[in-house]
Amino acid sequence: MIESMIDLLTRVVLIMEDGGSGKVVVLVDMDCFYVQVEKRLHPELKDKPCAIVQYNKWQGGSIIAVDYEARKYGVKRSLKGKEAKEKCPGIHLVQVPEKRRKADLSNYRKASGEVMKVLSGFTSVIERASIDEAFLDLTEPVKDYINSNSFDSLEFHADLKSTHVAGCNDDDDTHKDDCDLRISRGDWFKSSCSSDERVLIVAAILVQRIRETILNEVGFTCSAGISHNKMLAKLAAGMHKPNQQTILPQSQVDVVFSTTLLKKVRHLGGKLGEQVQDKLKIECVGQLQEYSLKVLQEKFGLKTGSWLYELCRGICHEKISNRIITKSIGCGKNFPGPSKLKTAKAVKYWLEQLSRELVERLEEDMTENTRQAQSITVHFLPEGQASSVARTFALPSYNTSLIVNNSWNAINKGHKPVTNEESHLTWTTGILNIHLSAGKFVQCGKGHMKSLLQLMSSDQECSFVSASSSHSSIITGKEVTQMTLCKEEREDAVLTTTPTITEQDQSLETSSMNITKFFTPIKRKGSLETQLDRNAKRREVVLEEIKGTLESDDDTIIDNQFEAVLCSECGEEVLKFVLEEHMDYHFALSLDKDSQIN
DNA sequence: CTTTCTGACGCT
DNA sequence: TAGCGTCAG
Repeated sequence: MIESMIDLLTRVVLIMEDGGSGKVVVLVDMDCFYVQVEKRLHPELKDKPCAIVQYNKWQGGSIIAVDYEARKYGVKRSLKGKEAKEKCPGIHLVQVPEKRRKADLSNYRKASGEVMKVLSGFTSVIERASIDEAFLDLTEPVKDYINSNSFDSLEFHADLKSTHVAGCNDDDDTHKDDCDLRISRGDWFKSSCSSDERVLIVAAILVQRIRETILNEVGFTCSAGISHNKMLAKLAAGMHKPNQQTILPQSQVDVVFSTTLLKKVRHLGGKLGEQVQDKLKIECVGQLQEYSLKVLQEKFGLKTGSWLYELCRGICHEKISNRIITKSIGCGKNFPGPSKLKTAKAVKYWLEQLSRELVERLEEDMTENTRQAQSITVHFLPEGQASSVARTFALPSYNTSLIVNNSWNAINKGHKPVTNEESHLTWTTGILNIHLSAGKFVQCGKGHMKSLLQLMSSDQECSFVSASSSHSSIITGKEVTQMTLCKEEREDAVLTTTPTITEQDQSLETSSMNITKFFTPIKRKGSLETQLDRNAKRREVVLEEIKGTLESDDDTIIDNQFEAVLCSECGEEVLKFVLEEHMDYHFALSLDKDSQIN
């Protein structure tokens, strides 16, 4: 009973020509994006078969992008450079830039940002779906366009040669003519087109302009799918590439789906798609229509079942989020087989490299997007384990050593060494992958926070502030004096890059909060002895030194000196009285780092 | 002896 | 929520 009612309701919705969404959704997909970025950089490569490889020592590196010329020879992603050369001897293999001995994709991220910026000029609703794809909601722009243009004078003569309508077989000249005719004839708009198709044709005109603008302003071609929801737009975009666009009207859904393989549909390219295929013994999306909602839900669960039920009818409710910047920033590296990390030293080295890249990118992100990540997750894959382990920790400031140490602690915890002797620290099983990811972004305060946080987050300038002898007093009650000093120092530094003095003047309270954050007092609940357990040996030595140095045996002074703070540089507990020395160490380290060539 | 390196999101 | 799993390119 309920089942048949739902079926009935769904059929009612389907009477509406656009599947009920009432929206115009476009997917813009850059053509072999990394290749285009490299060709823009090296124009001599234009018109030559080309692929992008990461690394090249082993088998000529891994291919991560292939242009359409090289695809003709069977070159594809995931082949090795060597294999590509065999299939296409004339291919040009461009290596991804390397920094700190790892692949550096920042060129492509920057180019992606250029594209997103252009897209922002056309509609306010854009979802960055990946580095080279974005969904656009063109519903409003299309309405505006229709309202501000008479249909008769509409750009029917607009060059829509690169526009296709899904369901028309381009290899079949008759059908192709039909499609082109409908688009190019002036009267089609009034008579021979459903309202659904009209808005999509108008959208196609806009998308044509968008694509031209991308080409003119940033020099990249792209393909696009034009439909009523994300699923259809994505499917359509893949139908004609490169440098073309495809309309997929609701009226063509059944025709198209009757031959569209399940795995070609978004979210069905993996295990679920295979399950559906196996359980129902079907190959194409359209065949799903033969199953009732009830059956689909019994076989695949309530949510997935109803999702499939609607999906095969061209309906998809996935929301378009309005976001053109990422929610997380991460970097990682594989250490396969022979290169697996077997020593603490090796792990620490790579944590250092990854952390440095991450901090560099986080700082750029803060400048561009006035936001700050609040947490880091470290993923690592121990040899022999099926899946990687993830551990998350707080990120109070953008600081390489803090990330390295917290990550190291996380890895070391679940991964015991064979021997305790540091220099011979060796694991029975190696580490095959490490990944660092920063997330939980919060917006920086209005205006003044930005420059302040920029200053505070910089490794070098951070050392400049905290390497002074004033830091421990922040905890002991000299905040005002010390903060004033810090503030003056900051202004000296900030003014060289930030001319707005007024913003700095507002920042006393804020800066107090942030600088205090640098050294977080550790909550104590146990005795002195229990507090010493972690670094007992080192601290016992320290204790003897203090007792020898101090004239009195006043325990309170000693206790006070044993109050610890969390060093913002390395995340470790540091006793107050060695804090100065400790920060000098970091300062020296930062100078040393700066003198190194990356 | 090896698809790399990303990123989003769902499930529990 | 944190951590794991899936999907995509």
